[in-house]
Amino acid sequence: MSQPNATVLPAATVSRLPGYLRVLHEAEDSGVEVISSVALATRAGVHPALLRRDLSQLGSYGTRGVGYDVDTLIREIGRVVGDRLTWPVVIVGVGHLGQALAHHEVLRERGFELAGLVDSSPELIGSTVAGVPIRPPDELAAVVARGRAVIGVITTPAGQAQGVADALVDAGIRRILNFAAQPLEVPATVTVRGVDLTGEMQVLVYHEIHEG
Amino acid sequence: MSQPNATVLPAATVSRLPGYLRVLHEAEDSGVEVISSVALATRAGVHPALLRRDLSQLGSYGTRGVGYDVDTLIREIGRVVGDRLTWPVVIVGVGHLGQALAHHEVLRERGFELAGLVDSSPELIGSTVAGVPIRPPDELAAVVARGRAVIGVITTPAGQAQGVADALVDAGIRRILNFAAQPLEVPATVTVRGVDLTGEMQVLVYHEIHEG
DNA sequence: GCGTGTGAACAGATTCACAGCT
DNA sequence: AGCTGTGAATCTGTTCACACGC
Repeated sequence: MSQPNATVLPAATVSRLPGYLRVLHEAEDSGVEVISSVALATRAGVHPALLRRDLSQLGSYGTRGVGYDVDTLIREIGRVVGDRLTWPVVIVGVGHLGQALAHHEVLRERGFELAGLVDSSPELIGSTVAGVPIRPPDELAAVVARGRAVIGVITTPAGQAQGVADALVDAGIRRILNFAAQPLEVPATVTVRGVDLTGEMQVLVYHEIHEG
Repeated sequence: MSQPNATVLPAATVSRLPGYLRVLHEAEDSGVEVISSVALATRAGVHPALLRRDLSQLGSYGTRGVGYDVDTLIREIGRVVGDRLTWPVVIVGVGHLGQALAHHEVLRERGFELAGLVDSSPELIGSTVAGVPIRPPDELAAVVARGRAVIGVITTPAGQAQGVADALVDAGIRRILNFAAQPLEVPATVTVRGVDLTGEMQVLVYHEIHEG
């Protein structure tokens, strides 16, 4: 009995779905039609029981004694994370990291489209990166509107991050990926995912110090 | 009673320590000498009770009725995550993302030093990025040894990630930051942190689809 | 027989609420 | 009076182990 999604999915489950989808796309490309929880979980780096529980949250798409139909699962997980649709993205802060993301091929392959670039530095404004012109901060709302952007990426120095977040929210953006270490304050309707590169490195250092 | 660290810290605590340290450095710079759990927690984006529990794991460095001494806390957290020491890093995969990390000023400021660059593309080998020459994959072990690298960063396409991880481990690296979506198989003595940019974006899309 | 789906047990992380120190 | 440190309660997430359907 499939239960489309009356319920909200647990955050931990949501964070693993992209990984499952990636493995499924690989399987599809190699012509695999059915995959077991053990095979899929192993390749996605999770415990098989956890995978089964995650998938059962989406509905009952497996066949007992057989496994999961790869196409069905791609369709159902894809529906949940918006695969096969196009998601316009604005990047604010066109330093090295912002430029790298602007060029990042993998994002394009998964449906993310560079809808606009914003930076405050006069040397950058007017030039283009990945074929997209860099606009000044006071045009942020216009850039978001013109590109119909749905996701904002913050790759500015930490000190500017909160101001940029405020401006993005004012411009109607409700999903933000933040690369500044600064935690952002936003209204409850806005989702922020933070990636703290320095923090990740320091966690590695913790392990280096405390393990052989 | 301080209990240096007989026990291993919970993973969740470790992942928050860099954030606390950042706020503390800011406070230090503005001349603040004592800070309460509420002030520190708010700025770090966590619940005050959680902050207090995290800090109490390191030992008892606060004063009841007063708060935490900023310098003491910087010293103690810094000891745990290796602040004020230099950590040489090798980056494998000098595409846009690898180059961005090579130039990333914030990492340098926190003690991470670019010890080597490796890439398989003949056009890149021999050229330099951020003042460091790019070497071919078969010189990886030599690059690690010469630079005394302790951390390996993988910014290659997904298909090469596992091979690079194997080579890094063979070269003696035991801490890896992996930007490829591919989950890595490594010996139990090796720590891997994964950053999946596409996955993060897809999680944002999930929210976009399922919330107003 | 095989592999999914899931109740129940377990583990980990967070928050509450207050005792205890300054 | 104020704020830390922490037992107890709660919430979230993971694994076990097996009933159930193919």
